[in-house]
Amino acid sequence: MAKSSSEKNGLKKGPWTPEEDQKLIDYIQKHGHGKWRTLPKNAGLKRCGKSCRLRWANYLRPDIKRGRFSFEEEEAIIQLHSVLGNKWSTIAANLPGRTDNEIKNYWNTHIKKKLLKMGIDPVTHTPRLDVLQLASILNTSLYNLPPQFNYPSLSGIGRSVINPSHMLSLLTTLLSCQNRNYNPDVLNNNQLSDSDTLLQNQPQCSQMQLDSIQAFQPNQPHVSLQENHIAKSNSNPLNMESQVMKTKLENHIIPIATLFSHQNTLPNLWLYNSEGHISDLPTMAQSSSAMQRFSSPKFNSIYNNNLLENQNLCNNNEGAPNFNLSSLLSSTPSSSSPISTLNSSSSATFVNGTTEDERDTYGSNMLLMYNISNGLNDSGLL
DNA sequence: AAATCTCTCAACCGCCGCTGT
DNA sequence: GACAGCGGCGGTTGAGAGATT
Repeated sequence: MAKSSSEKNGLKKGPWTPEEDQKLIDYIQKHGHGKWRTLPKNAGLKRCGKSCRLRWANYLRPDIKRGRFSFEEEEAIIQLHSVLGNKWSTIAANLPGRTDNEIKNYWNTHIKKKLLKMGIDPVTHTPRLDVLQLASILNTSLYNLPPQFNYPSLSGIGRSVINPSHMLSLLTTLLSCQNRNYNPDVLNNNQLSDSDTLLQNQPQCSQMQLDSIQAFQPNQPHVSLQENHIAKSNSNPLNMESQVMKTKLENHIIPIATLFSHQNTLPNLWLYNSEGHISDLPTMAQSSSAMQRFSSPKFNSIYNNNLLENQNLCNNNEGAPNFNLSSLLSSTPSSSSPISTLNSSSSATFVNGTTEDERDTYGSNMLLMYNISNGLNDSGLL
């Protein structure tokens, strides 16, 4: 009769029992570890040496820290991963009490998802290309809309294509379209709720915006601005603007969304300020806080301790991302580093799908790192 | 309450690099 | 230089727990 798969070659596999753990601990306390190949036999264990080593290294070692990862640990993992890639053992060497296996698991089950949700590629630590492409295509497409779809610039000079907050709204709506396998009926009834929620958090529309919005209404007879003003006073401007958004979505955005239907996800990325209002992108940029970690003394220390090894890794380009270590090592941020251009004044919190407790500050900084806000003029418009 | 789905993480597997012969 | 043995690493798996339907 064949032995079960967990006992081939007379060696046990699978979960360790408390008795086995005790045997291993007793032996290593007495004789120390090493010579893993012969250790199990000497310790009276029916396990392979590899299994013993892993059990000791990942679970039984006395200096192992248990419990949830702290905020600082999580930030350290993200930073180290951005420099080292999947060098879990090297990352673990910088996190006392944590094992490479534990960090790897935490990365795969928590951090990776969080970064993806924020539209950041967890491999490259850059904004996902599909998101940037989508933003670019959206902007181009919207810029080429018929004139009645364009917002007037708040400054009154030139024209702007879309309110930046609305751009975020559209991106999220697209995400919803993708996730729900877009159905126009569903959109009509449900999808706009995102936009409406957004709009309710917006400051009141300017007079010029309201005029334009009213003028944009499809299938409506042209009305004079005076008539328009009277009409506006009797209607909800937010609903009117939603109509514009709805029309844009139906006629121009959804076809674009279908182009991306093969993609998995897009970021659900809202940034609210302390009053609970969605921030304009320039405000978002100014509110970055987490990137200061890159120049903190604590992380300078970590990086200094591993400078030579890491630099070799990067220089040899052995799987490590191409990264300017000198910018990380500088305690005084240099102007050439994208990271160093961040400041850290106000507090901003990502919501929508995440909680404050999740401490998602990475995304806002990424927006600035890649100059997403550069496409905005002083009015915060594209 | 039961069934199903999702998530977590300990453990395994295969590969690689180092060292000794 | 070729080979074998070993330790270490990173990717993957699957059982169990918890959440959801």
